[in-house]
Amino acid sequence: MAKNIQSLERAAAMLRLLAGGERRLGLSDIASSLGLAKATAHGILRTLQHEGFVEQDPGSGRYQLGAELLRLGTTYLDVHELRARALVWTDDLARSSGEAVYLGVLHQHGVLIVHHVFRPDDSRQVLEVGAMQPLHSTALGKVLAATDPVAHAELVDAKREPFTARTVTELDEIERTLDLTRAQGYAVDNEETLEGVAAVAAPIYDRRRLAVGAVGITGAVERVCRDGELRPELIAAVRDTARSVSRDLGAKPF
Amino acid sequence: MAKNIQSLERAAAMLRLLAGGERRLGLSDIASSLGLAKATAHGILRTLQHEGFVEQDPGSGRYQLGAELLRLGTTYLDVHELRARALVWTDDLARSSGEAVYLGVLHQHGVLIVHHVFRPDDSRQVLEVGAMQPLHSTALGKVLAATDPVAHAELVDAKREPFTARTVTELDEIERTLDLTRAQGYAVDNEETLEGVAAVAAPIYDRRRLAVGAVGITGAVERVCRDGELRPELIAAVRDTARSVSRDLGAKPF
DNA sequence: GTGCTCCGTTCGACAATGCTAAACGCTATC
DNA sequence: GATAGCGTTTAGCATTGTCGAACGGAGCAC
Repeated sequence: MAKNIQSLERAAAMLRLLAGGERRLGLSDIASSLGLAKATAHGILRTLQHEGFVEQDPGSGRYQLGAELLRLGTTYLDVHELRARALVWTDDLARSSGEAVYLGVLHQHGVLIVHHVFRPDDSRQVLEVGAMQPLHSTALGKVLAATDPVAHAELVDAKREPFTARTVTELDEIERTLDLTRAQGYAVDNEETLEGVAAVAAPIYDRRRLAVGAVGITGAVERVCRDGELRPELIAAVRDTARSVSRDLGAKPF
Repeated sequence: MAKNIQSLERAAAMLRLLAGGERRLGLSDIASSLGLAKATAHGILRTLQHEGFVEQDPGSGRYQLGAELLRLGTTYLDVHELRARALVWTDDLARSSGEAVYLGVLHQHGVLIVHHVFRPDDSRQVLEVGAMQPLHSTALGKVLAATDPVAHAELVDAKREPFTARTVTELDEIERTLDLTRAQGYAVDNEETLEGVAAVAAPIYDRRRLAVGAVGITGAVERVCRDGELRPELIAAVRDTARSVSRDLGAKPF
């Protein structure tokens, strides 16, 4: 396979570094973190700044992510076919289930949330579009890993963090869970990612029957579970929504 | 001044092209649009795809914006200091005014919305974070142009489109409006951008008294105007919010 | 079914660019 | 006042990015 362009790879690494923990980084920190000469790092930053991908704080001279990323990220959402097709169905699912709805796709080592409908009540909620979720513990992640070989490989290679006492991290047990997900057509997260929170998700297919994403709901276990299991009517609603979106994407019903 | 890195400039141009009208573009279209050889464009796209900034549709071979842009764009928002400081105040403003609240910063030739609080009612609303607004007709834009010389230069250089019959496009008249904005500390958009919609915005300053953004409210003229003018209590509320955010950013009150 | 056009992709030669050591001016610290 | 380390700039050079040519494949017209 042909090589990639080195300066583009370095620029991408720089943007990811700036997206890490620290809000702003100095040029020397960036250079040393990436093993580059200061002049090299400076040339890349100067170009990224000119294009709006990076901004420099005039006072301290440090660099941070730039506004052009927000603009392009928003455009990514605007033209995202799966999301566009799912918009109506996910509003309906939030209304009928009374819970928060999420739409996720595989991105790098996890699930990227591309749509989020707030739980239809008056509580204060935070929009999670753009957030990443793990593959091994979340309902969305298990669905993607069960239906998409690339996602499966990412899950296998990843470090599986035990977020709660109920998080499954053993690969054998996870594989059995994925087999069950394939058989029953949905996955469940019963306090594996957050204590007190449960979720259910189902896969969305395109016209070639390839999995392209997953839709799910999330809520407090007191509301979404009964006798320690996800409420069947919620599972049915999520699967109905997934089928509807799949049909809109051209997938033939079996 | 030193030159920027050509391949990074080309990559940025490619991403902006993909963010334009068409959802997906073919390699040959991209190459000819940017005046590049196909092999050159292909090398850049291959690298952008590897880094997640671009995705290729397996069926048609065409290219579109990638998910990494959403992730980085969201991180830009998460670490944006102005937005972080403004979050609480803008929620209060939406409640007290009963209207939608926007927070904008200068980006390229316009106003980039970095925060948007929905009007506190049950109507269906679309999140506009990431959207661009023009400088010449919007309240946010006029505030930025009145307080930030860079924004002012962008407004002067830009093509001033008449969105409604009330849009002011003559530079002399706009300069008088900006003088008024500086004098009174706020700007108004009375059906200049959208018919039936009015807005008011005020500037936000940092600790060096530099304008770093603007906050405003937008609503139907029937609600936000009285006798053809913006309601004074709404103007006062917006200006109070702008002062509060400015103080949080370290600006001393005069 | 055949021929044609144009697609995205690959390869290798080469010239232009990106890389970087060194030096600079500036600021903060001691 | 001296020092350290910051971001920035310059010039030389080696490596990389560019691109012409060719390829296999898909779609379309006849």
